[in-house]
Amino acid sequence: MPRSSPGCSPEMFFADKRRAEMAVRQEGYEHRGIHGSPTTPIGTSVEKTTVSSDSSASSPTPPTGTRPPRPTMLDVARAAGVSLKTVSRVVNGEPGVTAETAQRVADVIGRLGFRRNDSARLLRQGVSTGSIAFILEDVADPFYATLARAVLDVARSHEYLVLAGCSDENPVFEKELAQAFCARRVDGLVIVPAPGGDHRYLVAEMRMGTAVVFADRPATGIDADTILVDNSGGVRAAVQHLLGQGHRRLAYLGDDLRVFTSQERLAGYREALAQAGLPVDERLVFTARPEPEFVRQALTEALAGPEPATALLTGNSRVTILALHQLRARNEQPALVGFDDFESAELLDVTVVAQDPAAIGRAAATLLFDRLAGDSRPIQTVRLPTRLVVRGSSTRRP
Amino acid sequence: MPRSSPGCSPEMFFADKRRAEMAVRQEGYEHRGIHGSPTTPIGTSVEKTTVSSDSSASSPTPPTGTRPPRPTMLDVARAAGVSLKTVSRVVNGEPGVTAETAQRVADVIGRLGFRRNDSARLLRQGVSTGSIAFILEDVADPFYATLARAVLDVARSHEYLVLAGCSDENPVFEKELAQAFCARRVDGLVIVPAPGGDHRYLVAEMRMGTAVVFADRPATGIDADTILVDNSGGVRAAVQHLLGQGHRRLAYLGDDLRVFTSQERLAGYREALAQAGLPVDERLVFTARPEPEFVRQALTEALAGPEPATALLTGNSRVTILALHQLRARNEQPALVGFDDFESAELLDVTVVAQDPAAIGRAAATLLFDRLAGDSRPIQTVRLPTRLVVRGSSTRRP
DNA sequence: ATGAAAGCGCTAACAC
DNA sequence: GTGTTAGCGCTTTCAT
Repeated sequence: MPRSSPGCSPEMFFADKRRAEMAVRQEGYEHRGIHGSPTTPIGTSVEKTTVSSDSSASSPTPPTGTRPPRPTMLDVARAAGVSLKTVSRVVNGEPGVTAETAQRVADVIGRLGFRRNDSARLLRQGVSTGSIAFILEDVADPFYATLARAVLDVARSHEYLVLAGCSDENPVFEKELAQAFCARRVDGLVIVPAPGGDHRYLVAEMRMGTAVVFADRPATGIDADTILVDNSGGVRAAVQHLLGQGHRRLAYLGDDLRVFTSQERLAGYREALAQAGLPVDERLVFTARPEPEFVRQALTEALAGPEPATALLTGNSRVTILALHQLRARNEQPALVGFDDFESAELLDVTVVAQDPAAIGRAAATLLFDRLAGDSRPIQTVRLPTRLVVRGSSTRRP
Repeated sequence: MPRSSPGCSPEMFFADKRRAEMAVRQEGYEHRGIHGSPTTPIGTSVEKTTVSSDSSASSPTPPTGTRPPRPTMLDVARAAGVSLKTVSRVVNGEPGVTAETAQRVADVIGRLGFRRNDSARLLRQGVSTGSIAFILEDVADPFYATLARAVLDVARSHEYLVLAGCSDENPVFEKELAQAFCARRVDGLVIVPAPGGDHRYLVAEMRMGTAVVFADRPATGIDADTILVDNSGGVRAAVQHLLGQGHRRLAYLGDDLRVFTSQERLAGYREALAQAGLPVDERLVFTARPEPEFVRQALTEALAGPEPATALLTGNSRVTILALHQLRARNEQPALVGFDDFESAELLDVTVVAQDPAAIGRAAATLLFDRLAGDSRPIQTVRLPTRLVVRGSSTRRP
């Protein structure tokens, strides 16, 4: 459990009114200045880092320093010569205030730069914090970035704010984040579970009204609303397509089987072959974390021997791209279908089983808000379809 | 330094006291069901959407419904037969509690599933909300996704939570988000400004202590800390590289000039040509929003006529990819350098001026936390370098 | 070692 | 129309 104290030094603010001269130079945290940050050019450096202090301009005040405390409604009330409640009425557009009183209050609000503290308001109201959170592996990953974007859009349409967190595939981080979010009393959570986790710790939160929807992978140890992709169906379609092109030796290069989606996709491969009455040659099945060396090795084995694979199925876009690199280096061109679309798949003319990450995020967030609105149907598990996008890489004859 | 751990034990019992039935059924929200959501397959549908209600499992309780209210410290105190303050001490690891009292309280905490409300705590403490926010165009864009990821990482190292928002290049959205975040009293804001905005509305917030750092583009109307990329330098390097390859007719295809970075990049193009003593042929300069039709038209003009361009400079990765598509369709191969790296640039063998979005996010967030820690240097403007990554697309002879 | 009371900034429920 | 009082869930101050 992370410490609770916020990241500012204890001596930052002396009590109440007085503001201390904060000659703060924290030693507690790593203090990476701009110059020390890893922003220096690597490789063919073209330019140099420049820091200019243009304090010549219109705002001579340093960014921090002596901060006037934020005015509260009470401050506004006093300055306007009215009661706190009158200010509250004006701020919230409630009736029961004369136009001129309202105007006077509004003036003071503008002059003081008052802005209502929503945290305090929501605490008082108690019903909702108007915020949800999502936790996923890595927002920098295009797939999750798109999923996240969809969650943000749905939240915006409900006028909710969104907290974000990356688990880095680490169930411990995931749990810490989820608990931190719950401590902030988010109304709901969209979680892409890290592999190997156990979500029973969420039962208490859920029972107390925190809505939780899992996305892309199912929860472990609890029953919860879940949005999944039809992984096996997607791979089955890919296999059938390749079989239809006349291929009979299909290699499968997938991600580590500890990942849920990876299991489903491999299962789809086996199912489709079985369905076609074909045996699975285990020498053509490769799964591991998608490192270059793994892909290199797998391709070497798959494309060698007396009965080499004529077609390749890659289990995610990372593997697909690594495979494309390898194939170019080897100057080989087996038929290829990749699971999961990627930015340049069209340009590279690669056939893919496209998922729709935005649809996952949208479905998850929508279900979440349905639950928050009182939807009490039984727990839902939604399977989203994939779409086979046929391009040149799979239509080469064996 | 309080060590918070309200310790949520997995074992959950009912809060045996009152289980208020607040059968909430708010009608206030729009109630879009899963089926109504736009998740139905488009195009070559391969599978169908499936919704299964597996209520057969261990948790027959519907997700929402009768929620026992969250226990407060007072609830814990009563159940443990101690005072509120004693619970507070236990929860925060403060001294002054007997081991056995502490144990008793801890037991009750576990039994009731108590979790401290951090929003309330932070409101009371008043110093910080332990949260920052970022606003950028679109988290789904790989560039911003990476930038966002870096912000999240820095925030995590300070044990801060992060709110996220997308402006969609709309200054009105940006302002609404910024104000909503300020109303929640975030400690700081990282903003990638939407073009055409005016940030003077932030002056009041900044004066009251909200730290703000702008990233990738400068603020308008105010002085503020800003992290920028050396756009013109990057393009200059690209131009020099192409000149070095013997090219003399370089076309420039850039984004809309209302975008700050677009102006800088075009300026770099002009500067580098001037520096080389070459005139700028305005018929080879094209800027507009990166739509396929714009790129098609621009290429038609650039590559036609008696003196066609032999080399192409694209102002961002969107344009680069569109141009690559067009060039393939036309079966033409002018030399090409793209500004901004993209996922498959290596695979496509495209020379790029690489930015480092993670460095931008890191620098912005680091500066933000420096400010929060009391750093009162004058306003900073940081220029991050780019890196010319030379690949095959630019080494073809004219 | 423990607890009572006040109050963070706001809204809800009543006064007047 | 306007103001007063209480209290959200917690921490702080000061008592005992």
